[in-house]
This record gives sequence, C-alpha cells and structure tokens, in this order.
Amino acid sequence: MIDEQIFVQLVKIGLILQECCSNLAVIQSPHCFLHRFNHQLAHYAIRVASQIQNPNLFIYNAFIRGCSTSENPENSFHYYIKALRFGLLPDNITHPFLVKACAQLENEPMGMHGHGQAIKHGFEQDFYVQNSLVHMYATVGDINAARSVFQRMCRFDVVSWTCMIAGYHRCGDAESARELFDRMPERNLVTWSTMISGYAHKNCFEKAVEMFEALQAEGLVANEAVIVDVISSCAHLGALAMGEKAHEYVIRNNLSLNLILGTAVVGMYARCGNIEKAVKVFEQLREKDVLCWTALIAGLAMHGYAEKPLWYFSQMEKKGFVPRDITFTAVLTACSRAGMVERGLEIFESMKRDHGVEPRLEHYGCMVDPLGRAGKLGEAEKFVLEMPVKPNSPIWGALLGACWIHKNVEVGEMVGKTLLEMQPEYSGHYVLLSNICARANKWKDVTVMRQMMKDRGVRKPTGYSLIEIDGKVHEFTIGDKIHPEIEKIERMWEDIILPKIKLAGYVGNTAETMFDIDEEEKEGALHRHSEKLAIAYIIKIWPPTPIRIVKNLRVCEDCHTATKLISMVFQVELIVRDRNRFHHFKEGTRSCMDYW
DNA sequence: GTAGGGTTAG
Repeated sequence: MIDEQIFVQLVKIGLILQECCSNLAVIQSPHCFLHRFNHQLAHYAIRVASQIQNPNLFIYNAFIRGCSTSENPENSFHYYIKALRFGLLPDNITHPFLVKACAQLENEPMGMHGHGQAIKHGFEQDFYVQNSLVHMYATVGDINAARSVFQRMCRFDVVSWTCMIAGYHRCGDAESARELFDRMPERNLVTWSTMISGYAHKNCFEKAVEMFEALQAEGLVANEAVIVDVISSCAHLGALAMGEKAHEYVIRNNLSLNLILGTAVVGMYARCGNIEKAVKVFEQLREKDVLCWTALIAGLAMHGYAEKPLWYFSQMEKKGFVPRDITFTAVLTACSRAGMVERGLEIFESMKRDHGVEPRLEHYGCMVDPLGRAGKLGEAEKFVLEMPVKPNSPIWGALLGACWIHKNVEVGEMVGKTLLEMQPEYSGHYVLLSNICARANKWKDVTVMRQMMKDRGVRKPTGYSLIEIDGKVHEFTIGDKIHPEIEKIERMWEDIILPKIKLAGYVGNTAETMFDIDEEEKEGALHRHSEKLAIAYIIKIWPPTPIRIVKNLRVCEDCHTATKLISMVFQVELIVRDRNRFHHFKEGTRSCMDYW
C-alpha cells in the first residue's frame, strides 16, 4: 500500500510531466510515441490512485484539474463523481476546474450541470467560480448566460472582462466587445490578444491590424499569441508590406518562431504573393507539423504550382506526418489548378482507402473543377449527381464555370437554374450564366437575366484592385472616375500601353463585358477594369519588381491576356492575386498555364 | 485556482 504523501508527490510529478508532454507532442515527431507515452502516464497515475485507501480531496482536485486541459476533459466529471461517491465534499478549487472542463468540451448542458453543482455546494459567489462560469458560457456562445453571471458579480478583474469580451466576439457582437474594452480600467496582453483574434476570426482584418498598432502605441510589446492573429490578418488582406513589417517585429522582439507562429508566417508569405519567402521560412522552421506542411502545400497550390506541392506532400508522408482532411484539400487543389485530373482522382480515391479520411464536400469540389475544366463535363456532372453528400452551391458553381469555359449552354442553363434557386442573392451566378448565354449569342436570355437581377435587387460587387506603394495602399475601381490622377492613367493606357500590346497581338475581348455596359462602351469599359488602371498607374511612375496587385474579384480573360503581354512588352514581373489564386506573369509567360 | 494563438475547394 502506498503512502498518501508519496502519492501526492507522484501525482504532482505526473501532472507536470503530462503538461510537458502535451507541449512536446506538438513540437516533435513522431507524435504517436508521445501520445502513447502520455496515455500510459495517465493510466499509471490512475493505477496508483486506485491503490490509495483513503484518497483525499487534494488528490481528486489534482485529477479534475489535470483532465480539464487534457484530451478528454469529460474525465474531470468522472473524478468529480468519484469524489462525491467517496463522501468528499468539493471545495472552491474543485469547481473552477470542473467548469473549465465543460468549456473545453464546449458542452453547455454539461456546463450548466457544473454551474448547478457550484450552487449546490455554496460556491456561487466564489470569484474564481464566477470567472470560470463567465468563461464557460462565453465559450459555448451563450452570451446571455455569461452576461447574467457577470452582472451578478460583486467585483471584477481583467479576467472577468476579458472573458466577456471573448464572448461578445464569439457571438459576432464586436461592437459590445469594443465598448467593454474601451471601458475596462485594466488591460493586459491577453485582453489585447482577445480583441485582435476576435476581429481576425470575424474577417475584420483591418481592425485587427489597427488594434495591433494601438497596442504598440500603448508601449506594450506583443507576444507570439498576439502576433499570430496579426500575421494571419495580413495574410487575408494580402498586405505584403504590412506582413513583412509584422515578421520583422517578430525578429526584432526576439519572439520565437514556434510551430503556430511559424505556420502563420509561411501562410502569410504565400497568401501575400511571396511564395519563395514562404518556402524559405518553412525550410528554416525548427518545428513542423502536419498543419505547417499543409500551409505550404496550399500556398504552392494557390500559386499554380503542381509538382512542388505534390513533392512536399510526399516528403511530409515520408517524415511520418499523417495527412488530415485539409491537407487533402490543398493537394487536390494543386492537382485541380494544374489540370492533373488523373493524379487528382488517384489521390481522391486513396484518401479513404489508404488514410482513412472520409472525403468531404470540399474534396468533391476539388474534383468537379478539374474534370469540368478538362472538358469532361459529362463525368463532372455524373460526379456531382452521384456524390454521397448533397452538393452545395460552390460545387454546382464549379460545374457552371466549366460550362462557361467549354461553351456548354444546355448543361449551363440547367446548372445555372439550380444555382439561382439555391443562392438567389449571389450576383456571380447571374453573371456567369448570362455570360454563357452571351457567348452562345442568346441575347434574349441575357436580357432576362439582367432583368431578374434588377427585380431581385441583386448587384454585382464593384471590382477593385489594390497596390502597395511605399507602404501606402492605392485603390482602383472599375471605371474609376474619382482617382485624382485618372486622366493621366487613362492617357497612359490609351497612348502608351494599348498601342504597344496591340503590336504584340492584343485584341480586346469584349464578350465578357456584355453584362456590364452598353454595346458602344464595351471596348472603352474593358480598358477601365481596375487592374488595368492599377498597372497603368504603377508603370507611369517607377515600377517595382515585381508589381503586386490584389483584386477582389476574379481576373477576367481580357485582363489576363493584357497583363501577360504587358509583362513581355515592358519587361516587368507582375503578380496578381484574385479572389481564388495567384497569377504570375513574367516575360509573357504565366504560372497558371491559362487555367484560371 | 479563472482569460488569448496556425491550416481550408469555387
């Protein structure tokens, strides 16, 4: 029989070891060994515990605490119930961890159970219990319950406010979060981090970056957790200069480029168009895991590479990392972008067979697209109709895109009709369908589509392009009339660029603009597409190499051809990011092989 | 004893 004091020491050591292992498990490979070790350790501790004749509350609290942050937080309840059965009364330490376990599980009914237990044992007024409850309700998204606990509290600290702020962000109420943030008397890094991640996770990337700047203005130094969201926001914005600045901040402040931050930096460089730097950072990372590899593979795919992402995928597997569903999304995208239909199908089939990963909607989407692009419309259609999951609008959208590329009006009309029913508010479907009709000279249908959009109040979003010059972002919109230098830009296009690229074989393609404007304006309007304006502007002044442009919509066929010719005639490298991917233009070649 | 971090088809 083991002495209780010795056991207490054992549990302490065990818990510390367990925490160390869970950290180690993240940074080292192969993972399976450490997981097994972890499991064995827990098992060992439990076996030791069962040897004790009269375990006291301290021991149970240690287990409840240990489990609350483990992979199976529900075990906290297991030990809680065991303690009760043993006739032990839980104390003020027990409840916060029991409630925390429910938050970890994101299980509100269980959390309410925990809340009930705290009331039953008279700890409802305990400050730590209250903070834990606010946290738990905020985490499960029940902001009303969180607020109700919060409002009944006698005192607050930075943790209470921060938990409430996180809760507001979680339920999409950034305004209330901001209000509380401005009002609270004390803020620390976690508070700032909660605000920044709150914005970033709700796609308010500019706000996230603004908060980071405000944090610096306060004289605070961000840590890894903060900067991760800042860098990921830069990635989403496609703001390379801003992202580079954040990366420099990491280096200057000696922040560790750990697994998570490293992944964010790799993703940022890829999404901001500097894929070479993404690869370089990736190669230099000391710690790598499957998500890190996935970020690189997805980045390479985004840039139109095919062999490279597949090579990294095989390297990843060789090193013993187990691909996850999103890894396959990235790999299949790479095949799709490169038009590697057969290779894609092979990998798609291997997902379940060799890796036990059940294909999800996005994986099917990755297959419909290349099949359609390759002209195998029948197979693509069959694929959609025979899917075990109900196809969603992006999948039908991929099929519609294929109909547009291959001028298939019959299938296009059928698919378009389905899409208009599924998403009557989305302008893209009307535009694509009308373009399909326009290509087939079915002008009556084009008019019908136009009218339908008008009747339903659907508007096509305005196309815009962004370029960063000396750290300042310049915006150009289609048919721009408000840009202070618009006249010069237009003259640049008309007098210099257009004649030069015409000599190189450029013929304006007006088919796609049918939808936007009247016949006689067609060619003129085409020249006012935002990326052409941006290029004309940047070529006018000293052009950087490469010229980087970020577009909100997809690059149209005409702009694509024009950009390709500009890169050749003016001897400049252009990197254009549209809503889907990157296009690299250098000396008249392009990375996407006209697959876009 | 209580709060914050990466990847994702079209």
